[in-house]
Amino acid sequence: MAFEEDVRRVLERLGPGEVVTYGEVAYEAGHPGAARAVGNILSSTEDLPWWRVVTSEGRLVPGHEEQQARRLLAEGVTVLGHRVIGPE
DNA sequence: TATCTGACGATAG
DNA sequence: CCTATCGCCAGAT
Repeated sequence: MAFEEDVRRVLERLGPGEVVTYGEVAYEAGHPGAARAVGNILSSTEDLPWWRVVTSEGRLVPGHEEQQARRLLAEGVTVLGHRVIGPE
């Protein structure tokens, strides 16, 4: 399964505090438009920094807001109302 | 090959 | 801000 390998490669190069969207991961992994499939991978793997991935609007992962917020805050990311505040 | 599913994304109301 | 739709992708059935 090359897809998962590509996604894993992209996520492994992220550092603490770096947040990306599902769409960006898909694109950078060489699978533009496969944002949804990225979510499937993150939901079925245990060893990936899933908390550094948010929706296109900066919303935290549905159903994991609390845990994700804790992890992100611990890395210095600003989280407000289950939403990540980026440079833009 | 046909369908269904889901931690998505954009748009409309 | 929320729900409803529709389009999209990779996997599982």
